[in-house]
Amino acid sequence: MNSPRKASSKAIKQTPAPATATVVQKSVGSAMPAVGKSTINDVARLAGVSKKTVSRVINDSPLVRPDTRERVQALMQQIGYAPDPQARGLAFRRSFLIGLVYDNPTAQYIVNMQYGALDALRNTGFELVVHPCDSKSEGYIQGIRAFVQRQKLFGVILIPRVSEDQDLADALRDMEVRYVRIASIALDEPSRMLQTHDRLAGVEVANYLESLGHRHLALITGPHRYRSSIERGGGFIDGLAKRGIQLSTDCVYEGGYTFESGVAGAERLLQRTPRPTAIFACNDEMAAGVYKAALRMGLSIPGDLSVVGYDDSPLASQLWPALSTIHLPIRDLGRQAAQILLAGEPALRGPRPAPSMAVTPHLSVRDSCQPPKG
Amino acid sequence: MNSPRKASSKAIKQTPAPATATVVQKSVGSAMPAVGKSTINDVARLAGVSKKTVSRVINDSPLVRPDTRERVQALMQQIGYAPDPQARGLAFRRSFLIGLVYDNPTAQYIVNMQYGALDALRNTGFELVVHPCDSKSEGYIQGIRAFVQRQKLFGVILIPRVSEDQDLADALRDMEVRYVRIASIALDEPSRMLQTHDRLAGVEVANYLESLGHRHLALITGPHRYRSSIERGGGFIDGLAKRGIQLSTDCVYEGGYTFESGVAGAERLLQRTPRPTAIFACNDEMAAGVYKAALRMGLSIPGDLSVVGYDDSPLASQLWPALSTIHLPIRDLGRQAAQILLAGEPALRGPRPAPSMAVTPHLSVRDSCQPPKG
DNA sequence: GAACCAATTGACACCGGTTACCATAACGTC
DNA sequence: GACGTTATGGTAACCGGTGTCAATTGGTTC
Repeated sequence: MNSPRKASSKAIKQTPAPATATVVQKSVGSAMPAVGKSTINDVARLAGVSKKTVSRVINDSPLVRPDTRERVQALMQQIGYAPDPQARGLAFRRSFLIGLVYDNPTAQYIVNMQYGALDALRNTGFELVVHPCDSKSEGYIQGIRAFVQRQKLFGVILIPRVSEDQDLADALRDMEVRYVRIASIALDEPSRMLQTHDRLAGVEVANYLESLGHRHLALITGPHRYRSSIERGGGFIDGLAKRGIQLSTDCVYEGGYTFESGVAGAERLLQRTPRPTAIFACNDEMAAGVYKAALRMGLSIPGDLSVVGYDDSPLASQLWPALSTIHLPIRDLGRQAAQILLAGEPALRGPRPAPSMAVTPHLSVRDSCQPPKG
Repeated sequence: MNSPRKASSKAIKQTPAPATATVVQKSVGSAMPAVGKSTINDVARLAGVSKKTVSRVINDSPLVRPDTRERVQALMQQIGYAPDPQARGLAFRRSFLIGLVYDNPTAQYIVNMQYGALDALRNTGFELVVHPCDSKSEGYIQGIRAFVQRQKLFGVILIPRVSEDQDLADALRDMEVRYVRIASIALDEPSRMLQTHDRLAGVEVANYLESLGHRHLALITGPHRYRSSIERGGGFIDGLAKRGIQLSTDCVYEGGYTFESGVAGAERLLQRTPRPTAIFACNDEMAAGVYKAALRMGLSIPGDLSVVGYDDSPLASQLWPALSTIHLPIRDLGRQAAQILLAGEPALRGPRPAPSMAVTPHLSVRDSCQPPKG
């Protein structure tokens, strides 16, 4: 009884529209709705309501009668209307763009992060804008600032290593833009952090190798200025210590997260007496370097030397023997980061995602480890 | 004599502004100009000209007297004004976003393409929005269409394999959005294409291996539905033929661009008599598979078997021995793609890039090949 | 010195949404 | 039936730019 009354009376009030509006004609004869051509005015006219009401429907305002809402929604669906993000953004004084800011982790890492973030952004009307930067260059923060302010970004995802820069985080907070930092430890309020728990992974590697029977171990870390390196290596050392094995400092080599530094580190470490029977390299690239050094020295893997890496890069399963390594569900991480940013956003176009669960790394066991000989 | 006259008379005409505008105050006492807060109205008021004139300056219109232009530009610089891309986009009925559409090449490829495109976009006011898609899913084109139309994209970069889809290209052309397709051969008008010349690279591999003395060769291709695979493999076969070597069909294995298919292919091919002394795998992953199969069979590389890959992925230099492979300057490719899209855009903020040069693949010789024994 | 022309410049409406504020209708209560 | 609430919709102004077109300006011509 309600809807027809309203609808008809209003329709008469409206400016007399031709029987078929331009927009509708476009979709005639096509299975696909004509997308991107109609405006909120068309919707209002065709639905026999005001712009304002359509706007309320778009933004999920409670001040719309359910049947009105449904009618408008159905119409929007039918003519393939989607609000213009630019116009909306202009009025809202912000955009529907999320920035992904990073400086230099591996390609695999970046791409998976992107996939994950996009998983969460799909059908929300938000888009992902990539923004690599060089955190070593003077004034890079100013560049990010300009980016954020010009685009009026809705939010920013920071991934290592820039995520560790407190100055950058402070700058973002000053600008009152939401951000999420992905890092190995808590550097910020929980609502702005996503932890990768690298320390736990380091401990897991220690436990695994110790339980295989290894007693002479060695460690190749990343650069000490990387938080991740400290956590991974630190966890490994702590884990061994908990099991009664003290790793002496000359069993630790500071690498650079590069293949070459892995080679160099292994060459040094494998000359020690007694020779280590297992090496934990803090990323896969360095582990590949260990392979190279070991093979050149005539050592077989895992016969003479067990190796564990970190990252589970494609490389890990393509080495021979396949490398046991720490796997981190990066895509999940990206998804969660985006979800955190979107949390509390009222009118998402898709279904609201379930609250996220913690993401933790775990050891992916392959063929590069076995109990030591003898 | 001119400028002051104009300035003063106009200034009087304008709405009486307070001596210091809000915007200017913001930048006082800070080395950095306050960015993102001022509007075209502020600039107009402070410069004593109309909005429209400022707009003309922004857009490099020739209808502005040089001294007026300079005065306005200086002011914009001083107060750190940058036009709002959303407002501009709304008025222009298009955005300043470039879409990067891809479906599934390797992470390295995607990331380098992004870096390249961003190189060209830096300081132009344009941003890069990533949009992976699944070209195997029904109606994926509709998804890209919605993306393009909703965001009113300025242009789109298509990279393999979606770049090979003519239906998608047609759809984009229908929507009148600029695009550039990156593919191994010319699939479109030159102004919309960027070729990777995979065939030439295949020929180069053939020449190289033949010149080392190999006569018993084998080929592991990618899936035949990939244009790149056809070109790489075809070039190899043609190149050998030109040098008098006919590659019989059972020396060709159709792989899937995956590590496992490389293993399987090598296992098959290495059982032939006479055993091939060299294998060209159409990407590095498969080449890594060849390594695994060969090593398992007790063959040494390059002593018993020479291997060439394609892509120059990080993997290539991290295998042992390091893999000789085809290197393609993907970052350059990305840069050029973006430059092509931006070509003819009147008011870029940065300097106009030099016209681009052709990008060609070349063989990067490492340690995985040597003349055959005996 | 008036007329005229080209070069500049500005007033105003508009892009497609939003908010602020007000008017109206529907509903239940007394 | 008057009245206060609550729900709903309408109007106008605005977000920060652009297009259109008329008005102003300066220099030139006669």
